[in-house]
Amino acid sequence: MVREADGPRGETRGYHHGNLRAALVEAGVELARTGGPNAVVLRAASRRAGVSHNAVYRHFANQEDLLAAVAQRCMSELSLLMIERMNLVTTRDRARRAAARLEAIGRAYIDFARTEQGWFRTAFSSAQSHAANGPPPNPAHAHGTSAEPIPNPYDVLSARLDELVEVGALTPERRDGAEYAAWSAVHGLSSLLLDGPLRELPEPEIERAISIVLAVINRGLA
Amino acid sequence: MVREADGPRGETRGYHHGNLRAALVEAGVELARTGGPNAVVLRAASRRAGVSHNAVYRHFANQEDLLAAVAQRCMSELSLLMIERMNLVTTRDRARRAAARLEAIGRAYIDFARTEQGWFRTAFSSAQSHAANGPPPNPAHAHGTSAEPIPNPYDVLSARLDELVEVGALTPERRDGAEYAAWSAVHGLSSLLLDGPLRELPEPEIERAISIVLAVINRGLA
DNA sequence: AGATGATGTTGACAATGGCCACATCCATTT
DNA sequence: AAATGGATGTGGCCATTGTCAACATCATCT
Repeated sequence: MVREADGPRGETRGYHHGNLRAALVEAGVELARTGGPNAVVLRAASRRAGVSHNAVYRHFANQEDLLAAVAQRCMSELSLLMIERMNLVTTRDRARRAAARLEAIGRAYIDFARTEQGWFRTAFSSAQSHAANGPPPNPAHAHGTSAEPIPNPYDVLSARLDELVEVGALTPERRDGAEYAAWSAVHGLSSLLLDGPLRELPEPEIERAISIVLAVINRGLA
Repeated sequence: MVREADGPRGETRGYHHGNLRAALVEAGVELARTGGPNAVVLRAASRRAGVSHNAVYRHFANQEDLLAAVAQRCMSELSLLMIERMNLVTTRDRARRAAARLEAIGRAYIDFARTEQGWFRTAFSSAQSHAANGPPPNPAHAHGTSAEPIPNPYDVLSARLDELVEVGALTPERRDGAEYAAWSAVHGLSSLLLDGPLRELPEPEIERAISIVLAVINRGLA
């Protein structure tokens, strides 16, 4: 009956999809974009992929497993924006450039959180969605998807801090563990702006908050 | 009026519960404690309250509304721990005491996040759990539960910063917006430790991270 | 006492995650 | 070339959940 249907492209497909896993993740990413992690629904994803709901189980152990794959994609999306923004910095002076790049990725992080709320929440939703009585994760499908070389936000930040040291703007002692502080501040502000009590802050005040946080971190590291 | 009813204890109750709203929130808080926001399930809460599932709708517009009430309680719980820890500080010197108190509430915040993960996640789960196509919130039941005077974490932090200024450890200029930085750092670290890539950090490294973050913030403010 | 509104209950429905058995297809062996 | 077996997709089924509508019970105010 299903003689020909189509994938995302027009390719005819019969009984087999040909690229279901990727298609499901893609569908999940779309769902996550507007609805966050809770919108990554097994059946909705399979519907979008034009496939029966049970087909999902051929590629993922369960809904959580699919969500994890989607989350990873969201995290990559964040990294990509950070790198993109970082590369826009054109400052010539080495020291200034290092500082500007750090600020760029920080702002990119927060921008991402604000403009892609669904993705941001999904990226950090790992085990958050579990009741207390669920069975342990089924390791049956241990698909070791060969990871593509997309850096994660931590690595991006780390490289910037290293650059600061090279340039002499950060002492090696202070460098140690600096990721924790920088990342925490930026991530925390993002979270508070989305789901915390800073949710209803007016736009100009938000800008002020961002600048303050970045400034304090900058001063705290230097 | 309320003849006698209620109580998780065995007091007789007839058709009416007598204190359902509070009982439901209490049940929700218990569910949230081990399972986080997604475990705050309407039917489970009503079951715990010993009541039919639809009784919930006499006190809350919908599941989201119940969750919001539970979240508020979780937030209060956080404030209470902060205050409790703050009051343990016995330092005599005014300046040192102000600093110690600030650190105390910071550590309390992180401790709370780590020991009460479910509550912490629930406290910051406001609108996180919504798909894109849901109907707007029904304002039918606008129970204005007269708020008890439980301060929220923001106020607690704010008071500490004010104290720092009084003591001369923080200049008025730096005081402005300092909440953003302090809160963001502490909240961010908490989040990253729970659901972020710092999830699997070994205990000693966690302690180090906490100390570093607090130190950087301290230095950044001063 | 009787009406009335607040509070709980029962029944129903659609959507979801998950399992089972079955269908279809591809590649490898024979 | 034919058969066979593993991988992939389908359909039916069930328990759980959120929500709605209709009905039941009760406390209180005339």
